[in-house]
Amino acid sequence: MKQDIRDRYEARSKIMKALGHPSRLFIVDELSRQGRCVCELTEMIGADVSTVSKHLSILREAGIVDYEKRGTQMHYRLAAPCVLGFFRCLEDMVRINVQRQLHCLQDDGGQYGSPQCTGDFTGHN
Amino acid sequence: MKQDIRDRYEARSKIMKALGHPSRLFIVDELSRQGRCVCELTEMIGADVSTVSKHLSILREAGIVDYEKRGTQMHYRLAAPCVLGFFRCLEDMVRINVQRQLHCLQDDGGQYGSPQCTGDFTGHN
DNA sequence: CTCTATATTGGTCATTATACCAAATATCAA
DNA sequence: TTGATATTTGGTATAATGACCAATATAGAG
Repeated sequence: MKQDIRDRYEARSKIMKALGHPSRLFIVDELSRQGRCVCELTEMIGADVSTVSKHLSILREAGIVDYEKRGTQMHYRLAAPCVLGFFRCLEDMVRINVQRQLHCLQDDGGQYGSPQCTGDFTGHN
Repeated sequence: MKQDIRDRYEARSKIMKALGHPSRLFIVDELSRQGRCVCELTEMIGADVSTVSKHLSILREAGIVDYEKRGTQMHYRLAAPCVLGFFRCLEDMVRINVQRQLHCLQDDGGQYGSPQCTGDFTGHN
C-alpha cells in the first residue's frame, strides 16, 4: 500500500481508535445529551479523575470533543455530532452478533448468509 | 457505571476497536467494492499473510465481515454495510482536524467553536 | 499419495494502551 | 496569601496489540 494511502487510513483509524473504549463511548453518548464537566463524567464513570481526563484528551485529540474553561472547571461538549450516526449501526451489530453466537451453539454454520461460528464465545472452536 | 451498562458499551467498543487499525479500515473499504480472498488483500496491503489473516479474524469476530470457503481460498465479503456510513464522517473529521492543526500554528484558540490547540502536532505545547 | 498454494494458529518480541497514585497548575473564596 | 476545588501531567506497573516467522491444516493438481 502506498504511503499517502496508508496515511489516509492512519488518520481515519485514529478517530475510530478514540471511540474504541467503553468509557469513551459512554462520554460521547452522554455529551450528546448535554455538555458536562470532568467531575460529572468522573462521577458517572466511577474511575479516577486522571483516567477520565486522559480519555477526554484522546477524544479531544481526535477532534470528537471540544471544551471550554468555566471558572475552575472544564466544560466538555461534543464537537463532531456525526459520530452519533455510528450508534445505530453499533446497536444493530451487537444484536446480530448476540443472535449469531446463540445460533452457533446449535448450528455450526459455515457459509455466507449464515453464522460463521468461528468466534471464541463457545470457549472452543 | 452499572455492570449491564458497562457491558453494553463494551460490546459496542469491540466493534469500534476492530475498525481502529489502518489495514482493517482498508479491508472494509476494499470489501465494500468487491469480495476478496486473503491472498488478494495480503497483496494489496503488503504485510505478511498471517498478519492479514489475523486482521480478518478480528473483523469476523466483530461481525463486520463474513467469509466463504472457495476451493483452497477463503473469500471474504462485507457483512455489515452500515459501517460504510462511518466513512463520510471520518473524512470530514480528518479534514477539519488538519485545518485545526494548521490554524493552531498561528492562533492558540481556546474556546468552543475555535481550535483547542491542545494536540501534540506541533511537537511542543 | 505427494506436492503446491492458501489460510490459520502458536510463539515471541516490541510497542502501545490503560489504570492508578502523586505532583503540578489554575481558579475562586476567604 | 492561604486553602479548597477542579483538572492535567508525569511516573509506573500491567495488559493488550500488532508484526513476523514457523508450524499446522486443507483443498486441488498431478
